[in-house]
Amino acid sequence: MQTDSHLLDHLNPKQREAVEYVDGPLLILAGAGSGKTRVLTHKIAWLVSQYQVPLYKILAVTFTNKAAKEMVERVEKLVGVSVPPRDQWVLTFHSFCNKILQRHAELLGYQKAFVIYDSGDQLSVVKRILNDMDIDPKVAKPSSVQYAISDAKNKLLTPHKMSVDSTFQEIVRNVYAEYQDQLRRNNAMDFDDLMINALALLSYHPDILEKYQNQFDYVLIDEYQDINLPQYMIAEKLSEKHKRLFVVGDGDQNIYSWRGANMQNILNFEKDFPRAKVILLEQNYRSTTTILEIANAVIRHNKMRTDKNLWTANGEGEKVTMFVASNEYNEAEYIGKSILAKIESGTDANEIAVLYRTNAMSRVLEEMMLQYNIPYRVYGGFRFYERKEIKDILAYLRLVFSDQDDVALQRVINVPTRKIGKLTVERIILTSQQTKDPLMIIARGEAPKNPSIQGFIQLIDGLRADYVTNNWSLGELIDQIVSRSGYKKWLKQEDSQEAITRLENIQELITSTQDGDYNLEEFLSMTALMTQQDEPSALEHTVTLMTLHSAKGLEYDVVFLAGMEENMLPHQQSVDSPEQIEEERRLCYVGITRARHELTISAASHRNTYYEGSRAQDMSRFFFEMPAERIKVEVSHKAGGFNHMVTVLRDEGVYGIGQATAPAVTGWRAQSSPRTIMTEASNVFDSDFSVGDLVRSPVFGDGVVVQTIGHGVGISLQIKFGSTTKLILPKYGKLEKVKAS
DNA sequence: CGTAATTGCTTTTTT
DNA sequence: AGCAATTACG
Repeated sequence: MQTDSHLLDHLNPKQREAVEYVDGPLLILAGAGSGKTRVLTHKIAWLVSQYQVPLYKILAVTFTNKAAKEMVERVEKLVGVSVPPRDQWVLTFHSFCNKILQRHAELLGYQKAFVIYDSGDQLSVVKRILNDMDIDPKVAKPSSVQYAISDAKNKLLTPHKMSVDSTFQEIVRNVYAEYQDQLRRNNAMDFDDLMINALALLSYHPDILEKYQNQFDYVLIDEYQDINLPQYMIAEKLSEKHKRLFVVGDGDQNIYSWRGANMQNILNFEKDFPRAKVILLEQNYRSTTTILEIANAVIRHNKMRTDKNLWTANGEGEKVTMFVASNEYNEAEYIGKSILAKIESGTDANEIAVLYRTNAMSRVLEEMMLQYNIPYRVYGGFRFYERKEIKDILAYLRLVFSDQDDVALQRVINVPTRKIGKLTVERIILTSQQTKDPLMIIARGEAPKNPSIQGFIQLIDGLRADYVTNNWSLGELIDQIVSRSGYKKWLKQEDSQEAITRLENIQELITSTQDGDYNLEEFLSMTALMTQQDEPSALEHTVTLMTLHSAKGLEYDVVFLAGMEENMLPHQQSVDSPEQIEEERRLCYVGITRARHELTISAASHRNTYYEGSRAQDMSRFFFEMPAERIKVEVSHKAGGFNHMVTVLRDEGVYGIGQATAPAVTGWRAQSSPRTIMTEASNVFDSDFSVGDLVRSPVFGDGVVVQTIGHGVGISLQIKFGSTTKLILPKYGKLEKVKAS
């Protein structure tokens, strides 16, 4: 404990304890912004310098490749040596599994060079199978089936072990079985397979397990709360022998349970790993007191959690702003203007983020960014590697790489069009189903009879041969693909802005092959395993737009949290159970805690949805969980009298509306929910009352309609009786129209 | 048999 | 708005 003690100088006592403890299982419960990455990097550096552990003996699993890369860099800086890639075992779970599977795939009956199917590929396989089984997509939605298969896999259930108590599940089971077969035949693994197969490798091959157990003296896992069953079992197996499993996580940030992440892992750590040490990091270095208080107040409403109380020595900071907008455009406008003002007063655009629940919400925000000339970029949504043209080119690469990739073949056999129509492809598929040979093989057989197919086969075979003999770089290969396949010509003659962008994207793909020293196989798995945060960033000084999920692990000086409404956050499809609500609350918590100095939340009283049109919104229940004295409410001047929520805010000077009950402790005053009123109202009122109508209520007598709230079947009425104005509830009885305006 | 234009349906979150 | 199914046309 001498030479490197300076390594620990910048750590607080708890962090220091977490770094120094190396004797057994360790759980670090790290609240948001409590210096978790710092602890992890220092821990690795500590092991290297204090115990002379070579880096290849430390396995560190992170959430994104970007985090892994950063961690390697920071460790290298702390330790002062650089580590060759093959000795680096700081990576994501998926990359780790991929790395070991690349070495041992044959043991599991795969060929050495397997390909990885991403969710898009997965979906096409599922669709294909449903189609072949003659199942109506309305009975079993492909995406639901895909989800159900993934769910089963994450529970380590094989098709015949699945419980089947509905026709849907029966379909899922059959599709699942066929799906696995097909992936096998294609020598392909999906994301779940990477986990399951890695686990199988360690479970059924004790010699391999031992090899890795001996290699990894220390196993570190970040974001432990988001680990699923296979991942948990992999971690357990690897550390079984030496028991030096160090995990870092925050139960309050578990936001992936829909993907199989099981919070029980973190709650049960001490049970699962006897003699485990638990260290709580509660000091936050990121946010202001105000922001933290709000975050704490919200998350306290969750029942399923280990209580902790984040605190900070940072100052009070500004109040959080709650902006009440009239609709999503008004909301975006406010955010846009605020961002402009921030940038003008010297804030770096890099330090500003706009967060939202669903990708669909980005569109309006983007429009506004363009309008205000704010440089921005959207994380996720259209992921770079999921763009059509990129996936097309990658499919060509996959075909050059392997004859067995059916999904890739189906994707590009007629892109650009080369007179190979649907029927021809169907015929090839049918033959392949009989012979169980890959499509490419069947196509080869058909080639002499069909010049179009012949052309396609020659294209692929020619590329493959020339790639080898000319020793092309990946960039050259892609360049050849684009020109020989006619893809370039096809886009060029289209002559649209979109086509130009696509060509640029392809160019960017070529550029991206230059930064790593990848061979074809590595490049393909790299692109498949890319996370959203890893994408190439073209521009500096840009505002970031992204979903709450993507925002995990990131932090910004200035954060906007849009769509603080019921049905958005919590999302309408996640309100069926208390567990779902709690997860949505954690999502809200993650959003709040991204902010260092300034946080602005916003809600729109009306929002457009594709299927319902403009819809009256309620303020999110999470808003009412925030302490009123920490929040400054601003109401849009555009929010006119049509908007019930805003009316009440103005006229009565209270903040809360939209919830029947708001916790008294937070200081909000509650009003009855306009949503409830409207739903009930629709049963009572005709929907064609309009402003100025004279109406008669059995309780209040005659009055004049002041405003209609909502529209269509969801209409409700505010009525002026003499000098008092009331919102008419159904329980007051049926209204009768006396005279139209 | 293949392609282009038109209509219809759908959207939570992601490795 | 973006993709699949359907229709019209060569």
